[in-house]
Amino acid sequence: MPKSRPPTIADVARHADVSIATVSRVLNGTTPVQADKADRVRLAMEELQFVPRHAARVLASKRTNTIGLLLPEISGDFFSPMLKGIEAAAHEAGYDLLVHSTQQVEAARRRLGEHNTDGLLIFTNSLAPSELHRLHSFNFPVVLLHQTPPESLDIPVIAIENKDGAAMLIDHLIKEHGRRHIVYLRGPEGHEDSVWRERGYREALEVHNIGFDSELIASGGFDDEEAFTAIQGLLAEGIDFDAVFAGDDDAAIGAMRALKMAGHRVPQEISVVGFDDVPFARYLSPALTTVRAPIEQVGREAVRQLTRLMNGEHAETLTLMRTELVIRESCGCLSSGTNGQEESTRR
Amino acid sequence: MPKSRPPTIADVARHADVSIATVSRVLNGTTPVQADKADRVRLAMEELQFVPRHAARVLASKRTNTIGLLLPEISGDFFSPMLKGIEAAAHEAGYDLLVHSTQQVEAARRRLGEHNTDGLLIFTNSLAPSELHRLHSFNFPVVLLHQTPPESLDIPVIAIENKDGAAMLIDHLIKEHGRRHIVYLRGPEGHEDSVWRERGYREALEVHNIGFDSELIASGGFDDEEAFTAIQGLLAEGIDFDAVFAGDDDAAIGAMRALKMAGHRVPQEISVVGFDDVPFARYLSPALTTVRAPIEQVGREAVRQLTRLMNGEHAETLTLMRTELVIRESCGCLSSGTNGQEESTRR
DNA sequence: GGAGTTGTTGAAAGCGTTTTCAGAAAGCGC
DNA sequence: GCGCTTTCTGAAAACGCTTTCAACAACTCC
Repeated sequence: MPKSRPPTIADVARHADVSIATVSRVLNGTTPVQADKADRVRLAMEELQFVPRHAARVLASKRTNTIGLLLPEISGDFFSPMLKGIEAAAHEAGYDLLVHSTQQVEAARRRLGEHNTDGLLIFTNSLAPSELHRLHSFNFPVVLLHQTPPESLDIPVIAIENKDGAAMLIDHLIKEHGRRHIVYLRGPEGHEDSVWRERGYREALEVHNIGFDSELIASGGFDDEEAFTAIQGLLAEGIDFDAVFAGDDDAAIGAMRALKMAGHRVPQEISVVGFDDVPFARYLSPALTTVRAPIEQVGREAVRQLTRLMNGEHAETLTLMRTELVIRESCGCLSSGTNGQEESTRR
Repeated sequence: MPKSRPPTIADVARHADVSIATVSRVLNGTTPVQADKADRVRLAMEELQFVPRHAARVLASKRTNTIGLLLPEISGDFFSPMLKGIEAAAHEAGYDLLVHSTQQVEAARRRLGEHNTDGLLIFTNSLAPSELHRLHSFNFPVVLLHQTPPESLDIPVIAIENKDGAAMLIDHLIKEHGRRHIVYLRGPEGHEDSVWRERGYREALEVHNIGFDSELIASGGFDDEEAFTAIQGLLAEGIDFDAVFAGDDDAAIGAMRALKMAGHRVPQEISVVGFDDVPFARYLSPALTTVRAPIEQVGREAVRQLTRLMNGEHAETLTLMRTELVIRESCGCLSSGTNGQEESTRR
């Protein structure tokens, strides 16, 4: 009882009557140790309530066993499932997770960059390209989420199949509901997801021999309000359309509101579809037809690729996660009771 | 160019022609350093792209500058804003954030417990009481979120004003809408929030001299489906009621569905109110009247109390964050356009 | 002009692990 | 039995910082 300091590996060694090297070995399982000694060590650790100092291990071994997650901001329906996937996969792989919402890159770099982390997960553009270059220049493990690297640096990317998803949606509107004048509400300027969704939109039109009409493109900003305004604008201009692909679910809400307010019936007169399948999509009335992205899987996959990199293996340059059509009511498909049952098509 | 190893404090010292102690001092600002030397040091750090090894600092200083967050699972509308508050406050206070969703307590303890973290934030019951005792026994800084400590250990707690919020809601239903037979759907067994909400419910009834009727209490599990079933049950039994306090917003959705399916009009015949004000509450039809909890603030406050503890100061034993009534349509108040404008009463 | 002060500095002792290295013990083939 | 591996083990050297300690210089005050 005399000493009050928390036990160190040396205390354990003394207690078990072995060297500290041996204790370290049973702790890490790096080298076989005689069974009886190993047992003594384990017992001693138990009795002394020994908890190894992480910092000391890192310093000595030069491996931090930690991965850093850098994101622009914590919010929205995207964030929670993605973090869930990342957290789970990271811990399964034996890594701890350091989370940094990037405001001051400098601070983040100091703590999350090289030396202090074994690898970095970077969501959208939360890190300056120059930093990306720097890290890449000495092969620091980095994986990008929902963002392609600048200037074709070969940094692995995980993203979702925006193009396919959008094409499925548009295809459905055309084939099942005979829509031909479909509005597309773009997301924020420079948003990669938006660009790909638009590409899917165009390709689907082409497949069905429907000409692209720039009058049908407006800016929805992936945002409720902005989409609301955009649709009001289109209506005011007297543009003729029979469906709206809102870019994402938030914008779909705004679009629906604007249409209803103007006295148009959704989906009888005009179909509205979103993208993302956020939790409340099913609770809208009419329930929203949209595309579901496997966000949690994106997180897991990102960690998987990152661990590869950290192990010196080769990682996939681009991983596109499949998206899935979620058909509800807002496209014009029939509601199946108030329960909002849904049909979904894999692709 | 000869050496390829990343620069250490020694390299910086050599480069700036000072001792490593001096470099350390300008790095930490612990002791004044002559201006010209300090400049040389800063210049050297810049030129060498020096990034201090976190582990070495921790080992030498015995302060990890890291706080750990332990939670049962990452999900739901609760999580995202709370983490946002925690993350922001932690970094503002100069701490890093280690996130652990607790599956195996053992692993979590090893990495998050004493020595490896300066303090711990614990959400609901993600840590065994015995561990709590252990940590408390040597004064390890811990703050609990939405959970009161076992056996009156004096561990600081941050929670929201469930009772007041519920009482405001019930009061509103009675005073503004003349409801007198109000159902309460309990949350999961043993859920503290649920217990307090029920207490608020009862007190509000009492204030208005309405007797408590146990027939009006059912189990909603804070869950869509379970609430749906519960309301169907009440209807089947022929219980008479004119309002439902669903316990939380998820349950409110289920309750509304069940009522509509049975042909009851909400809110004309029966009012429905929730709790939490999750993002989609405003998009339901009718838009949900509920109570908003300042979740992000809870996170910030938790960090604030924890930093106090870590600085050896005294922390508030119990912090109850104010809740706020959010009146929309589902209680019977008039809709103000499709826009879902809302009125809110502070308390 | 001497005795305190005050301000700044470097040397060196840790901090608690992992890992290298060489040695001891044990097993093996003949 | 005698060399040779193979296993296991401990001593000791890192790992890269912070912090204590003593020293030095420059002031300040009588």
